Amino acid sequence: MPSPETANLFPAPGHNHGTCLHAAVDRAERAFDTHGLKLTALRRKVLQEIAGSHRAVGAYDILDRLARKGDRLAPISVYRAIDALLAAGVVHRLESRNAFFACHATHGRLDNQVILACETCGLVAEVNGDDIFQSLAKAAESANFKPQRRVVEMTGLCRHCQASAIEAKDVEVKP
Amino acid sequence: MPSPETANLFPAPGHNHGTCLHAAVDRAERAFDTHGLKLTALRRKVLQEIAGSHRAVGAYDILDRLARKGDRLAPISVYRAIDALLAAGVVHRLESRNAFFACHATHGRLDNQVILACETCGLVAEVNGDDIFQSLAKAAESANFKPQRRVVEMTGLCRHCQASAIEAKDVEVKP
DNA sequence: GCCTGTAATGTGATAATGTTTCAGCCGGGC
DNA sequence: GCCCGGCTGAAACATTATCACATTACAGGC
Repeated sequence: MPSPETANLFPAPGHNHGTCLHAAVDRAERAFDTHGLKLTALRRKVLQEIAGSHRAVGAYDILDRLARKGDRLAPISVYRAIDALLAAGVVHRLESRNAFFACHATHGRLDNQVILACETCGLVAEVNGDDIFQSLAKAAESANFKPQRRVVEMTGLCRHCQASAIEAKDVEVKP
Repeated sequence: MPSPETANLFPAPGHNHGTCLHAAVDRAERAFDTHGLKLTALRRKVLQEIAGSHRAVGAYDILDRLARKGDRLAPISVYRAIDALLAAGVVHRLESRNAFFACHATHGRLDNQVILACETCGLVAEVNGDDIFQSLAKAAESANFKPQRRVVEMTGLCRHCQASAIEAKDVEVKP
């Protein structure tokens, strides 16, 4: 049984996402404020595309989706909006996929979070990794290294896709 | 004073790299053998470009360097060679930079190594992070996540560049 | 209201990175 | 010989990211 902390990780496919999206935009309002940044219309639109799911989306996905809604932007505009969202801490970058995902938690910083990304369904989750980041700090110190950015990511299978994979395998072995 | 383990991290600019390079190719011979792969001429050339420094180099850097030596390859050829080198564990991928670096240690696997990359000089080093990877395993388990690939990287300043940065700052404050 | 400075956005081009596809080569086993 | 499988070549394509410069939006002082 999942603990309360992990209960919301990898939400089931059918979950009502409207709440998450609204909450994400809400948090963004405050985050931009406290960072002395402005959540402009463009940035808000880009955020909504990213926060529209618990998946990591590429910059050109965002571009396409907005284009379909009538907003034909240049790549650079999307990248600039993403930069602002990253700076405010409301979205994070998934380095192993060159993609971006909304931070559906409240931390807003990436120096104590481990990222889990499902290779099958694309869902992304964050879990606290204070101990890991402490170890990283120690490792850096002993190498006389001054860390600036930390990347801690795992890709693999979320609980839903593990189940599906087993089913699929069952099917596979019966030709 | 650096411990014996960290003594060779971030080698000084002038260090004699011939030894490292030779050792890397040597290890590759064996690694390819034990993995049932062949260290072909092409793969060897690509390895030599990557292992030619302690820096992470991009695929297109390799392409350019080989072109300057008369070897005009298609991108795909380089990527295929890199794939083989990755599979043999003699080079690793730096996700946060989309670049590749030679493994100058003997482990040949990336599931217990933390990567440190200097943002100024580009040097890359690996340190053991058994405790971190154990924590990751626990975190995955509690999220019911089945990990496949792990990425643990830090970017920042190596000891040489920290020193240079301080010097540069000293100069800066005296206009 | 108007000027002005800064941040944000638009435009067009281009760079950097990675993949697909299809074909040819080459060495080892039969 | 001849087939098979791994390796390589070549061109096009797909994706991701940035540069240089022009323009617009907006807040604050006057």
